[in-house]
Amino acid sequence: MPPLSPLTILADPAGQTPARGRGLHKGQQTKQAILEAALALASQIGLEGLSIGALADVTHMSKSGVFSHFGSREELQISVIREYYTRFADEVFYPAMQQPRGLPRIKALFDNWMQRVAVEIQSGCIFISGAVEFDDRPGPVRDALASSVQAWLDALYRAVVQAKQEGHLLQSADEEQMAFEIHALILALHYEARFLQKPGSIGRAHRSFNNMLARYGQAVPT
Amino acid sequence: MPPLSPLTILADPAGQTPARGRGLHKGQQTKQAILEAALALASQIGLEGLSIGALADVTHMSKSGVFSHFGSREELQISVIREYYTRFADEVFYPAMQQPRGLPRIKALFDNWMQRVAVEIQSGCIFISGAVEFDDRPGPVRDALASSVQAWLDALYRAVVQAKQEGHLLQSADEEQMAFEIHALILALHYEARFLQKPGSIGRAHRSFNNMLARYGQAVPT
DNA sequence: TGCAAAATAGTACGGTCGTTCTATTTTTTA
DNA sequence: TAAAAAATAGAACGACCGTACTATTTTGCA
Repeated sequence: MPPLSPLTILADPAGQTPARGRGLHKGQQTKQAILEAALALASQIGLEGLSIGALADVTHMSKSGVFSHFGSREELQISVIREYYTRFADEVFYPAMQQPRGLPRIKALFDNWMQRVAVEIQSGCIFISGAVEFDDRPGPVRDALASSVQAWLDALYRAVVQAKQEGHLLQSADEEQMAFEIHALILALHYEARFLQKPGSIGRAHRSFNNMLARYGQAVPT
Repeated sequence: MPPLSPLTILADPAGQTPARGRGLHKGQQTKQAILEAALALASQIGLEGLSIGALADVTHMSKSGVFSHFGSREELQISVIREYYTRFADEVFYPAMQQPRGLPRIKALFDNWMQRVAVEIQSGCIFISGAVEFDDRPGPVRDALASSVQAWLDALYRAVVQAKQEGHLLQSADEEQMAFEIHALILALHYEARFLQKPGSIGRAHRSFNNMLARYGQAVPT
């Protein structure tokens, strides 16, 4: 994991490392296996649909065996959110940070995001399903979810601001507006492709993004 | 209700009218009351969260009393979808059809839609929450939901096509693209306002729409 | 007004849920 | 290798779910 970044927000509070030495204790590695299964299950049927019984079946364990690793369903859900967030950052955010500030980085962020969403058209996205499930259900799960999404959207916004600072965008370009519209494209893609199963959605989202760049972008001399 | 329109897709299969005469039979009017409560409940906590027990509490009836009106939970959910769809059409679609074809009608469709979403930031939207809940859960509920949404999006698309035919849009304007982007704005507004509780979202969506019109629209001579 | 029919209530059943408590097994460590 | 600790299993709980079945009440009509 990269050393430090604004995306590092959700720390595992327990901060447990295996007492000492290298290899994970047995418990930790089955916990990781459970988490893996939980992530897949929650992506498909949502954080609310995530049941300990179903998880026990999938992992070939007893209900109490699964349960004891988390102590509560809520803690399990939060663990899943943290895991999802970490993978999202590793897959979308950090690779894009290799690109130079400005338009290249924005493009990389969007491309990586799109690539992930393209997969999630089949598997589902926790940031989207979770948003609906915890719309008006206050509590720690909602908090974990909202702060994760917000951290990512903030990173996207910062990339847009930097692009304008670098002179890659028109002076008239509104950074908040642009970030909002990028997010909008992703949401619409997910909706139309996953729920409505409308073909060509990925191309449509890409085209909208390119048009957006042409609209906000500073014409490059050459 | 308006006589006929492409929006008229989901007919109540039973087609029940009160045996004869004017007033609704007792059963019909309590069914309507239940449906009202179910609509509110489903908007808030989703179609999946809709439970007959909770509905019985709210309506001060017995579980079986509520149940007998629908025969199954699925039928109840479908009834809610139909009811929601009808109201959506009455509130958003039909009033906008009063406007002349072309840009005025598109603007009216969007404005009415926005007005409704502004309320749904508090109450929730079944078309959005339902999409997530029934992403990959085939069956009659999903079908009812998807065909309702599709009927509305088709209507929106037709309005865009007409606008181009009327010469209100640039020749280069892609109708599918424009409809996609309008839908995207609404989804992002709902996400950012209802889940993230980000202030100013309504203004942001409106601004994006105006920019979109300026981009796709044919400059009007005068 | 009385009778049939419709509407509503009451009860019970099987199922799943998260969680608790107590055994048992496995792993780690001294 | 034996004892301590951790991990897992098993059984039981109360709660809620949708649904079926049987009373009971209310309604509408002749």
